[in-house]
Amino acid sequence: MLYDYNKIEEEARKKWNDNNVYKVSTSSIKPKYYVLDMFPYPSGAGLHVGHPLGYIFSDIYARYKRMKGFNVLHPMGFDAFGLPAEQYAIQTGQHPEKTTEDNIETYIKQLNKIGFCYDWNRKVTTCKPEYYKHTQWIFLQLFNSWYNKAIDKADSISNLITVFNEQGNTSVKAACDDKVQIFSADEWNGFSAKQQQDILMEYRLAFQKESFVNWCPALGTVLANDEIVNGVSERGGHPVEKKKMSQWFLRITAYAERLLNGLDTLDWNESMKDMQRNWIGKSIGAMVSFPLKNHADKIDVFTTRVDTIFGVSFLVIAPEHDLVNQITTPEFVGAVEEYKKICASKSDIERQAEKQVTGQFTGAYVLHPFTQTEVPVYIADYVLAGYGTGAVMAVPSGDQRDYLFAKKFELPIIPILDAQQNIENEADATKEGKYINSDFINGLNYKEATALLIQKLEEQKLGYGKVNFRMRDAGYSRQRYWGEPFPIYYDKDGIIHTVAEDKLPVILPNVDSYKPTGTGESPLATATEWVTQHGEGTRMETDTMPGYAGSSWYFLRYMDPENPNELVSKEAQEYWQNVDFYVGGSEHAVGHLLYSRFWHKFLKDIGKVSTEEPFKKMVNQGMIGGRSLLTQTNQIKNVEIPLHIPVMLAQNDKLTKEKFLILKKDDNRFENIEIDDVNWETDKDGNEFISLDIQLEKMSKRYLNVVNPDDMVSQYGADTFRMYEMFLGPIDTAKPWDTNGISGVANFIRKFWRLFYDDLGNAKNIDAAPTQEELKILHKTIKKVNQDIENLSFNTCVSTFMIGVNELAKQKTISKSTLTEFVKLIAPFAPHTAEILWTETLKNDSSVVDADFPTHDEQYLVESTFTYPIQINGKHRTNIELPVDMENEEIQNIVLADETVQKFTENKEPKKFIVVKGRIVNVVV
RNA sequence: GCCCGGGUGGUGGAAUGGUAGACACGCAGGACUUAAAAUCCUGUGACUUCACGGUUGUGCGGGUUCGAGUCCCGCCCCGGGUACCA
Repeated sequence: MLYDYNKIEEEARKKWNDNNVYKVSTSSIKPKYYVLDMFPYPSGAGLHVGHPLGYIFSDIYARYKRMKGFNVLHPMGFDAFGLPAEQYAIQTGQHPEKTTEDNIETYIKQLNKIGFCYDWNRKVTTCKPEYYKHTQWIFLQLFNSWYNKAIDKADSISNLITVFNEQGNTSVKAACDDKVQIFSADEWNGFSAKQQQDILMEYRLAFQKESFVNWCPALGTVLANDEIVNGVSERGGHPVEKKKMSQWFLRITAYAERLLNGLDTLDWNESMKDMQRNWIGKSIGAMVSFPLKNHADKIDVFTTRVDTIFGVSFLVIAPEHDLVNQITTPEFVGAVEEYKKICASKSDIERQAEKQVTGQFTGAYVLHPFTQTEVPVYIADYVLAGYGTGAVMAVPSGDQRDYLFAKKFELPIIPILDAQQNIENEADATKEGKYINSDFINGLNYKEATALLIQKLEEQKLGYGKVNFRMRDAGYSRQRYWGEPFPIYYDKDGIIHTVAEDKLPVILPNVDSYKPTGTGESPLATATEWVTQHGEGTRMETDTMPGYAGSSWYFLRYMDPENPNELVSKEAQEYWQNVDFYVGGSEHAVGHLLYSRFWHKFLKDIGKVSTEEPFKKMVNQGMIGGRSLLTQTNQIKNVEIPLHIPVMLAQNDKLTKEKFLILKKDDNRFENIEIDDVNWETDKDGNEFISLDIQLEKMSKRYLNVVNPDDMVSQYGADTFRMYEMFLGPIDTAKPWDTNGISGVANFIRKFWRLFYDDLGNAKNIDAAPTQEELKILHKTIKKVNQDIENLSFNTCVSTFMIGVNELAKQKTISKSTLTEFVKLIAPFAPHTAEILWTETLKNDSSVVDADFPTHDEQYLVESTFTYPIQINGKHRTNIELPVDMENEEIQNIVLADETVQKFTENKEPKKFIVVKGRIVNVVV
C-alpha cells in the first residue's frame, strides 16, 4: 500500500462512522473523563488554522484518555448568538438564523476533515429554541432567587416574601443593594404592589436598575465597547455619549466570596486565577460619610486606607455621580457641565489611562467627619461612577493620582506618617511608621490606627468597616435582536410578570428590519404583535440577553443534549459531574470563565447540579498569529510602499514569476505592474523570483495572510496537519503560523509509513524478533511520549516520534511487535494513519481508538556507562565516559588525571570538585 | 493607567539550576537520476583559526551560585484582558 493520505483518511473516517466509534454512552463501568473545548462562534469567515489548535490538542488528550481506559466525553457545539451575525443582517437583510446555520454547516464540514473524535449527536447550538428554552429557565430561577447570607446560598423569593410578611426585613441577611430601606411586617403589607416590586428588585439575583450605556444619537443605537474607537462610533465616526437606561443585571457580587475561595480548589494556571482574583478585587476597608456643608445630604466614600483620613485634603466624585447637580454652586454650573460633557465622550479605559490631570471644582464643601474642617469637592474623570460609591477621599501624600491632582489644583499635601519619604516630589503609600498630623491616632501604627478609626466611625455613626469588591454586578440587557428574549412582560401598571415555565421557550420573533430603532430599544420593539402577546396594554421585555448567557452553562447540556424537560437530567449530571479538562483561550479568563462559575454555583444552590465548580482543570492555548508577506522596497518600479502578497501563493517566502502572473490577473493592485517592472532574482536553476519581507500581524483577510485548514488538509492530509499544529510549539504560547515547516512533518509521516511499506508500496518483512537496540529505541520513545502527554507538551511528543522513527529506520530489521506498539503510541496524534495500519496492515479486528496505550519497561533502558561532561570553572571542556556506579573519589582521580583537564587546571590543586551523579562534573581551581 | 503572559540561531522551537540551540524548516555541498520529483548523506549561532581549537552568545543592566536561558532586583519591547466582540 502506498501512502495516499486522501484514500487512507477517507477510509479511516468511514470505518469510524460505520461502527459508531465516537458515540458516547452515559452508562459505563469505566471511569468518566470529560474533555471540553470552548465552543466557537461560527463566523462567516470560517475556520482559519488558528482555531483548530486547541481542538487538536484536546482531541489528542481525549483519545489518549480513552486508550487509558476512560469513558471520554468530548463534544463540540456552537455559541451562535452574537453581534457579527446581527451586523451582517443589518447589511444584507438576511435573517441571522439563516446565516448562522450556514456558517455552522461550514464549520462542521471543516472540523470533520481534521478527524476529531466528537460525538456529533451531542452537538449544542445556543440560538436554537430547544436550547435557549433552558437559558430562559435559568434566568427565571435567578429572577426568583435572592442570596441569603444566613445560609450562604441562593434562596427563593417566595421565602423572602414570607419573611417580609411576618417580620419585615430587619432580620434578613442578604446580598443586596447597600441602600435598602428598613421596614416592618406591617409596613411591608401596607406597600403598593409597585413598591413591593421595587423592594424585591433590590434582592433578586436577576434584577433591574438604571445604568449607563454607550448611546450614539447619530446611529440611534446603543454601541458595544468594541464598536467604539477613540470615543466615536467605529461606523461613521459619530460621537458617543453615556445614556441612563433601565437594564437587567445579574447579582454576581453575591457570589464574590465563593468565586474567590473556589479558585483555591481548581487546577488552573496561577496566572489565570490571579486574573480572576484581581477582577473580583476583594478589599477590606471602611465606608466613611462626609456630611455636606449647607446641605442635608452626605457623600459616602469607600476607602481601603481609612488610616489616612487625616491626610484628606479634598474629595473627588465621578462626573456622573447623583449628587453633582444638587451640590454644584451656581458660579460653577457652567464649568461643571462643560467638564461632564468631555468625560461623557470618553470610555472608562480612556479615562483611567489618561495621564493628564483634569478635574473641576464644584463649589461645594464637605465636613471632615473627625475634624469638621471644610474639604472641597471636585469632579474628575479618574473616578468612575460604577466603582465603589463613585467617590473617593483624596490623600495626596499617600496616593500618586491624588498627589498629581493636588499639585495641579494647589491643594494641601499633608504628611501623615513619619516614615513617608520624598513627598516633596511624589506620594508615598507606605503603611510603616507612626502617624503624625492625625489627631487621636498620632503615634499609633497602621494596625492600631485602622482598628481605632473603624471603632470611632461606628460609634459616631459616621461609617463602618466594610469588605468591598471591585467586581460589579453583571449587565444582562442588550438592545439587540440576535439574542435570547427575556421570559418577562410588563402589565399596564408597569408590574413585572414572568412567563410561566411551561410556556418556555419565548421564541425570538421575526422582525421587518434588524436596524436600530433609533429610540434605544432593540429591534424586537417593532414586532408589535409579539410585544403585546400577553394582552392589550402589556409589553414584552424587548431587550435580549448577552452573549455570555448561552455560554455560561453549555457544558452541562452536552451531558444530556436532547432532554426536552430540563437542562440536564440528574442522572446524566451525576455521572459526568463537571469538566475534567477544559481548553480555551486566556482572553476568556475573566469573562466567560467567571460567569460560568457563577451560574454553576447558583445551579448548585438550587439543586440542579451536584458540583460546586464547572471546570476542574483549565489549559489555555495561545493565539496563532498571521505571518504576512510583503514586497520589499525597490523590488518593483514606481512602487514605494510594501504590498501584501497572499501567503498561499508564496513558497518559502518567495514569489515566483509564475505566481506573479496569477496575481497580476486576479489582483487589481498588480494590474498595471509589468513583468519587467519587477527586479527579479534568479536561483541556481534559473528560476526567477522575488524574496518577500515577513511581518507578524493578526490573521485577517485584509492582510492576505489567512491560512485555511481545508487547504492544509487537502495538500498534506489531516494527520500531517494535526501533528504540525502540535509541532509548532508549546500549547500555551502565542505563535505565528508558518506553512513552510509543515513539509518536515509530512516527511516524517511518510518515513513512518516506510517502516511498513517500501517505495513501491510492498509490505516489508516484519517477522524478525525484536533486537535489544530496537527495544531500547521503542521503550525510550514510549517513556518520553507518556511523560510529555502528561505534561501536556505535545510539541516534544512529535519530536520524540521523529527521533524514534529516524532511529528505527536505521535498523536492519524491525519486528511486528515494535511496530504494533508504535502505531498505538502515535494513534492519538495521527489517528487516520494509525487506524489503517492497525486494521489493515497489522490485521487487528477492532479500532485502534480502543487499543490500550503503551507503557514502557525500564529494563530495556538501563545503561552501564554515562558520558560525563567535564567543566573547569563552570566551562565545558571535555567529556569522559565512566561507569554509572563509579564512586565520586574514583571519578575525581580519573578526571584530574585526564590530559585535557590537566591542560586547563595547569596542575593546580582543585579548590573544589563537584560531582552530580549521572549529570556533570565541575572542577574549580 | 491597571491586571496577566512572553522575549533563545535566518525561522518555529528544545533544555528536573548542570554539555545552550534537541527536533524540524530554510540554506549550502554531495550521492542516486538522461532530467526532475522523491529519497539518502554531510555541514549550518556569531567572531576567529589552514586546522586542532579559542572567544563570545538566551531583550538590556545588576545580583545569588562551583555552575543561571532557568532563581532574585531594576529597566526596555511585544501580545492578551480591562466589564456590551466572542
